[in-house]
Amino acid sequence: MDVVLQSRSSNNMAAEQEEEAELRRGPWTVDEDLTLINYISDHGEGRWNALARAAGLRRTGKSCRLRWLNYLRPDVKRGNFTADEQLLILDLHSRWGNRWSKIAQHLPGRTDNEIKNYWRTRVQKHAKQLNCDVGSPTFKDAMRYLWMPRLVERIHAAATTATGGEPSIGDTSCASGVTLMATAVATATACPENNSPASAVTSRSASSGSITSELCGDEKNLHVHGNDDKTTSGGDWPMQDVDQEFWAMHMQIQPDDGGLFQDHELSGWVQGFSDVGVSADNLWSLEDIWKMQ
DNA sequence: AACTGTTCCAACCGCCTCGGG
DNA sequence: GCCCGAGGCGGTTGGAACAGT
Repeated sequence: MDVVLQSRSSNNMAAEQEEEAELRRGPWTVDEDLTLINYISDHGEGRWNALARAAGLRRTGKSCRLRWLNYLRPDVKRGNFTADEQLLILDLHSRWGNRWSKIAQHLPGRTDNEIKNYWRTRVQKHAKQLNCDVGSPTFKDAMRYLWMPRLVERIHAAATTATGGEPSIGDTSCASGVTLMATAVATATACPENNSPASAVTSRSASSGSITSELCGDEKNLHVHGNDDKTTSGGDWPMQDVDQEFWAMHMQIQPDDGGLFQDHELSGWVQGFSDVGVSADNLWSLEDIWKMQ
């Protein structure tokens, strides 16, 4: 009996090892991609292990799922993150932390993997250069008071240029970017600990997708739908541009220059700010964002 | 042109949760 | 209640592409 069991066990192990050895790893080939796409278009997705076998792919189910979700899905959006998306990521990350899939749900066409990579390569790079942790109050302040407002500013400028007029809240021509961004910044600034009640509501017209965001609420209160209209959001902003703006702003800010950021305590991050002694509670409202514009 | 360092991202890994038996 | 497989998630890594010297 023991011999039989042992024999079966070793047979199973051998089969597993054989199967393991047959499994492919590493980059996907065009043929594999086509096989997966064709199979899913015929049979649908799900049951990934069975799918991988049935499709004749020598890949694990996990690998197939990942390839499909992160790369082959028809609605996957590629290329640089728009300023809209960047600020939304900053905002949502400030609420939820490294909940990438949750954040990705609010960025149509973007995958959790892509957002995660963005965060690690771009955002964490800034933190490293500042010699602080991304989770530190210093870096959060830098995001809230410098990076995010700057994104709003740039989006607004692009929208204004595109439409030749002063935007207003609810104005479809600029609402997708500016309103959302104002929302995001207002969220980050008005609710620094992410637990304050909602104080502002914004909306975006259906023509450019719709956003209804009740600030500082839980995820049930924030909905992002529809397309991502780059023409109304100011178009693609290569991250490098934003980085340059970020650092340009960083270098410009002085505590006594009468600038936009003078009333905020940045806890030692911007040279001289520690001397200002202003209260961190003195935060922006949505109205202030618009005054800023 | 050759080499080195850096950046970026696709893919993998391990862990966790959930549902069915 | 327990076990097991599938799916999902966040963290990490390998290597191609690019930039700088």
